[in-house]
Parts: sequence; structure tokens; C-alpha cells
Amino acid sequence: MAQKKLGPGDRISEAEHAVMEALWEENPLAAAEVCERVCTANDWSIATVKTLLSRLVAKGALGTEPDGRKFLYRPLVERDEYVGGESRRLVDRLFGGRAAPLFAHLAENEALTDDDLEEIEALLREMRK
Amino acid sequence: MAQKKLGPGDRISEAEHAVMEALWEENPLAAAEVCERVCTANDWSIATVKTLLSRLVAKGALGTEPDGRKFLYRPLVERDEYVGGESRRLVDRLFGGRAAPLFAHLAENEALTDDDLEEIEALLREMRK
DNA sequence: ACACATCGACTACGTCTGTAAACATTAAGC
DNA sequence: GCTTAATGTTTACAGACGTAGTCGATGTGT
Repeated sequence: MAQKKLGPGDRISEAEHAVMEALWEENPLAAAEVCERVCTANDWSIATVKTLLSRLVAKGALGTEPDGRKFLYRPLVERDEYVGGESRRLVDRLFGGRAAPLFAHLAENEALTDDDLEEIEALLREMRK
Repeated sequence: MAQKKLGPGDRISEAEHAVMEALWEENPLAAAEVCERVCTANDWSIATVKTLLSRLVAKGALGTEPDGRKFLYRPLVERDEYVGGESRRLVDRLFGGRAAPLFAHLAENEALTDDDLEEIEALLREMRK
């Protein structure tokens, strides 16, 4: 088999996600370059990053292209896709699929800044067309 | 030590969460009663439920009171507390702590029903006092 | 040519999770 | 009293995850 498309079983773990973020921000990158942007923040060794990269490739979340003796990695899944999936999973699991209760929750716990409120209002206005 | 308060390291896993949901909806319940409400839906055996209950007790998420030869389990963490924590974690991880982008995302993918929109508008109105 | 630095591949290993069986105790029915 | 059914406790085990070391190949500087 050549390319295993990311099955729904192939979830991206939390540590892997940090690697994905780096690559979503800039790509393609070599392993060492990825390490430069995530190793210190997470207190990881280069070896750890290599493992995470391999697992992400195995899961079909990353693709590689050879560049001399090294590999360049680039995301195969869009950040939007991932973020959307995770968001929906949470809303499904905790709020029965309804987004309003999530919103209410965030609002209650003042997890919403004034900027957020304004932005959301704007979105609503635009949505109402 | 008698009561270990749920440390932040003691996360509730997905399977465990299903058990918690049952107990949040009705409590206290015995293991067999919990199984009645979650075993068929998840295709679990009673043994699995017992394990999950034990682990939740160990994590400090559930408390027990003896009832004859059996135990009754009841939540020690509020559903709101859990839900709030998980929501914030997601927002932090995926949206840099800002809720507006999450909202935008849900909106884009029409994960928002008309009811949701109305409800959110109402919330906004009320919040603006 | 040769030592050295790099890089990906393979291996390792402890913890957590999902899933469950085996075991011990004990209340209850006969 | 003794068998049986129910219940919590212990043990099990495979797969995922976090974290990293070792190994073999290969390019690099001198």
C-alpha cells in the first residue's frame, strides 16, 4: 500500500499536535527545523520530534519529500480540517452536538473577552445577511 | 491519605466520561445500575464498567458509600466543572485561548443551527445588560 | 581517504487506556 | 449449613502515547 489516507481511527495526539502546529505555520520543514520551533518550548529532544514526525507520517497526517539526505515534512491535513473535527467532537461529546450550550458555558466563566463578544456579534450580523 | 482531590494530572478519559455522564444524570448508582445505562450503548461488559468506576474513584472523580454488600457511586466533580475545563482546554489548544475563532469555525461549518444562533443572540443581549 | 557530523529507521520502555477475566467475599435461598 | 448469585478487588494484556537512545548510511571537511 502506498498512501494510507488518514482513517478516522488515526487521531492526532496532543504531543503530535504541537508538531503539526509548527508545520502548519511554516512548511515544508526538516526534522531539525521542526525541533528548533518546538523542542525548547516542550522540553523535548530531537529524538522525540523524530518519533512524532514518523508517527504522523504513518498516520497520513504528514507527507515527506526528499531533499538531499534529509526529508522535508509538510502537512497533508489542513489545520482547518483538524480544528473543525476536534471542535465538533467536543461539542458532540459534551453538549449533545449543540453549540449554544458551549457558548453559554464559555460566557458564564468569563472565558469570553470583550473583543470576543464584539467579534461574535459582528459574525452574527454578517451571518444574518 | 484519605481523600485525594482530583489533581490536574488526573484527567478523565473518554470511556470514563461515558460513565460519568450516567452518574451525572442520576446518582448515586450501583455498578450494575451504571452498566444498565451504558453497557449496551458502548458494547461493554459489566467488568469493564467496574474497572472504569474503580479508576474514577482512584482519580477522585467519584465517591462511594456502602449500601449493604454493594457500593453506591456518586460524582465528586460537577459536570459543569468538567465541561468547563475541557472546553477551555480545547479553546486554549486550538484557538490560542480566544473563543471567537472557535465560534467562527462552528459557524462556517454550519455546525450552528438556527436555534443556536437565536440562543446565542439572546445570550449576547443579556450579557450586554 | 578518513574522521566526523547528520539523518532517518529501528528499538525501548514506562504509563495510560480500553477491555475484560479470575478471584475472594458475602448475602441469600433452600 | 451449603450452594449460588452478586459485588468489589486484583490481575491481565494489547494498543496508544510520551520520551528517548542506538544504529547504519551518507554527506562533509581536510
